[in-house]
Amino acid sequence: MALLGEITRPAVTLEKGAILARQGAALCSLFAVHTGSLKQVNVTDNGETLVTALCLPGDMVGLDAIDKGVFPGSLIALETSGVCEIPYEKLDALCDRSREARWLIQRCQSHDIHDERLKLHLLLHRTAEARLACFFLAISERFRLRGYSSHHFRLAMTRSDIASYLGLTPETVGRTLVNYQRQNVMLARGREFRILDLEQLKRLAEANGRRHRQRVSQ
Amino acid sequence: MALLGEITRPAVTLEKGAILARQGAALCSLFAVHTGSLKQVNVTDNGETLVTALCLPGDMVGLDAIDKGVFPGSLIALETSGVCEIPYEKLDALCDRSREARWLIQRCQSHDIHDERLKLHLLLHRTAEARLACFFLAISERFRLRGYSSHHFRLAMTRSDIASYLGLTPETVGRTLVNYQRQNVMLARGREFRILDLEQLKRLAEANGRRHRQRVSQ
DNA sequence: CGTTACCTTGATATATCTCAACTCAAGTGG
DNA sequence: CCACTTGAGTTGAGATATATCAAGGTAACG
Repeated sequence: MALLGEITRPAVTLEKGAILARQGAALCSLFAVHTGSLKQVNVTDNGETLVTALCLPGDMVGLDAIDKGVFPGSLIALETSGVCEIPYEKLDALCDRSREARWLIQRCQSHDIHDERLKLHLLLHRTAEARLACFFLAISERFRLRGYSSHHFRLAMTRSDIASYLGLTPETVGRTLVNYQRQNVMLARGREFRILDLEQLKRLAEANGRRHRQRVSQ
Repeated sequence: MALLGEITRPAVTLEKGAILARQGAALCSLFAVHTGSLKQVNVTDNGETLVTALCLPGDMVGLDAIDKGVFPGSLIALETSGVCEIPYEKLDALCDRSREARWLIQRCQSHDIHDERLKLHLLLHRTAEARLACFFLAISERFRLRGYSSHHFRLAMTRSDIASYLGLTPETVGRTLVNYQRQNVMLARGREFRILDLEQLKRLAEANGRRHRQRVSQ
């Protein structure tokens, strides 16, 4: 960890909307988000634009670029953000010398694989109400782990970004949020969010409103 | 690669339904699928059962277990299958000695992160018809890369497994398949599948029937 | 030959997408 | 300082994909 600090360059500041890496650009460095937030945007072959990741402080960015040596999506700052650059060459050399560094990277990657898999498969089976609940619970937990408030936070994403990330439309996201407000579960004004009833939010996230039969063998 | 062969144990045969690793079991070995196929099944905290991965010949299995040192889902043979065991300790030691081995593992992991992310986010936005088309295209491509027929194959999964994997119901999977048949795109009898019109299948996979507005900023 | 698991088909209900109009806030330039 | 523009968010009404429930069919298997 200390070694990692040695090869990390001082934090860079990105203005809102700045592009940290363009889709298809060669991987030169990984990044660690220090402050602010980024989104990863993928443009598919047939021209769709998808938000595939949200990067918050503490996150390691670019692990998905190692395979092909090329960033699979564009990284765009959602607000003024600070990121640390970790030159990939140096990181690789470090992994040569230190098995701890290697383990750290491997575990980060392994974590991401599992996390994406489970979360997204869960979302596939969920209603809009439950998807959003899952989303905010995950965000809340990430903020908590980083020492920020877990029940009151600002998300720089637009409703459209959230919708794209969750596979919904902006309208549905909006409507679901006002439902939460009516039920006194969450407060959403603009991009400020406040969780009022965490337990109820958890219940909503797990309630697979429809889709509740257990048909999978074994 | 040759070194990897040295530490790999001879292939083991699994009977249909056999459990290669149980969810929560400690990670001792990774596996490489040689013949047959496995599914990964996750039981969530609230008792849902999800099929989160399909493992075909050539796939590396267990990369998602490295993080916590524990398998995040059960690995179940869908048919009589042959797998090679790769003791994790030895693999780790090998990574110490050979940067090529380390790169191989890192690239496998990186590939999985990106693949899951993109494919699942795509699915989130797709109708049942397109989800199944994506699914079969991906399978077909995987078989092709391994030297099997890309337009005619057997999938040992049940409709329920497929449904769970794609976030649909078995009924919808079935109905969609008969639609494909009516359109002469695919033939599905039992677990034998034949792709009749690859181009049309690609078109179906990309056609996001609904959900076709571009609302994401940037 | 009966049992079991899987698959199919049909009718109905509902979640959510789609389209369109409107509000609101922020920023711009005259 | 005020009209104008622009992008985001909201709300409503209607269309539709797909879940749900239920019943019948098929195929493997002991």
